[in-house]
Amino acid sequence: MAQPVKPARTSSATAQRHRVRQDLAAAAMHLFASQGYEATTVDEIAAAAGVARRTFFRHFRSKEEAIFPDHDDTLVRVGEVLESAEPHEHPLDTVCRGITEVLRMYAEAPEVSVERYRLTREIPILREREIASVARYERLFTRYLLGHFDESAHRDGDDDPLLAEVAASAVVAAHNHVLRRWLRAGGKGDVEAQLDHAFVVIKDTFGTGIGGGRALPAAPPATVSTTGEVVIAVARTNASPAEVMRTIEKALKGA
Amino acid sequence: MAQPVKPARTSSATAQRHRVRQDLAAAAMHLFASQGYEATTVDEIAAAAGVARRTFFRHFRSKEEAIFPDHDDTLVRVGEVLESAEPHEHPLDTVCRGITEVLRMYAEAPEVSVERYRLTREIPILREREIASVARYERLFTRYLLGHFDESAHRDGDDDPLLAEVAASAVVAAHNHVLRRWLRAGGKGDVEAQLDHAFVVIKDTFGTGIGGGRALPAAPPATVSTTGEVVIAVARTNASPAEVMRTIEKALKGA
DNA sequence: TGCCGGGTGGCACCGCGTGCCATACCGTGA
DNA sequence: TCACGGTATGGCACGCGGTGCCACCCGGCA
Repeated sequence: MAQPVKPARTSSATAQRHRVRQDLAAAAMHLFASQGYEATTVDEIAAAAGVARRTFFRHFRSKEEAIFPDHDDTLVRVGEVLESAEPHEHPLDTVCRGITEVLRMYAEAPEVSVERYRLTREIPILREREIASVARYERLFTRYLLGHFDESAHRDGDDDPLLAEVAASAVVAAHNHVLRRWLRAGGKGDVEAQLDHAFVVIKDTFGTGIGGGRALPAAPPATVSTTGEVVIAVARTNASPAEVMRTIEKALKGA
Repeated sequence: MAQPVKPARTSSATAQRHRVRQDLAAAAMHLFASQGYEATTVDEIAAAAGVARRTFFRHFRSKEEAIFPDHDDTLVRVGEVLESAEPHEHPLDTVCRGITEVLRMYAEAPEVSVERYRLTREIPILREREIASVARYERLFTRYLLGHFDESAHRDGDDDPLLAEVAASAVVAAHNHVLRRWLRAGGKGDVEAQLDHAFVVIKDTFGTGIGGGRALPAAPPATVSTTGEVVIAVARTNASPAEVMRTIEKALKGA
């Protein structure tokens, strides 16, 4: 593992660069886990990956970043998810799909995520680093909601920015909670389903606001007849127009 | 300002230590604002405050911390607010009083807060530092809510930890929003009243959940009909779903 | 007067992060 | 096949943040 890795013959230059980056990240994780974060120098990481110290900093801006090699790419992917959302989708649902993308990144390598979680709990610097990374997603969501709340039906006046920030924060908090619980459990189980369930719980609890989406109880929110007519009855009126719209849309799609 | 400050005669040793700390913080703020953060070395800060470089690190753990000298004390004070809360008070209200304590810290020195805000927007390291500081309050609130939700009347089963985290996050998000808006406005106006208003808005919007305390208004602003029900009939079904949506939306807005 | 403890100054040291330049490698075109 | 330009790398030096260590000063106390 600490040996310099010979280049694979089939790799191009950019693939080789990716390989070096992955080797560095793996070496860093291994050394941090085995001998501690502070006791590990960048020189050791570089040596373990078979490259020079200077090369390490060409791949990672700092020593801490070697533990979170995927946040930058994930942030871009989440941004693409938001940009490519269908115009009819409720902005909050879009944001939920966005944060799910983040969760998926963790879930793709459970053992690495669990070990990294152990480190971030012990080393304050790493903890702050991760908090800062998650805050970037939250800012992205807040900006997105800010730009899409006014397109939606509901109209809360000057409180939209506040609600956008609170909503983004709530979605991220749900993600954090589900993720950490999953990590504490050792990375076992379908974490993505757990996050969806958390969204349902939140929408059930706070749903009368801008949460939307949850089917109204007791009576199906929308019934579609086969006679060439559509009759939609919404029982609860204190739902926002946006929620009404979204519920109707779901029913239309199901028909 | 860069001169070594002579000790006041009436000050004890500990008061003198506080004075040195304040001088260092003031010198740091002044230098950061005048010549930039990265361009300012700890040696310069110490020299401007009339002490040795080593003394700087006896008062602040790092260079960044010199800009946020009050977060540690404030965190302790917020903890005391939570601990000394009356048992009858709703936990969420207690947490709101806690975050208000944080806001008050900023509001006590508006010009310093505004200048610091300008710096934190430009220097990523300082931004991350502040995010980490605020996250500490959020963690404190989450733990508090976790320990006090079961004492409350409502009972949501295993979802309490999730709701605690989301609620704490929402309160902090509201604080962040109000604070930043106030800072962008130059630190003018009654920011504490604005925060209280934000709490009202949030409780009105999400109030049916664990928001507690605040009674839901008879008809939320999003109310569509006065009968408590909305019935929408769309005659033609072979219209595209998008057209149906537009028609419904029009009807909702007209109501 | 001697002692004691906390704050300080000064020094040395480690390690992170960056700038700079020479070098090796790879793909491209003649 | 060779030359060439762009790119990743190695190696070196430097600045600076942060820490450990020791000597010093100074106020309190017997």
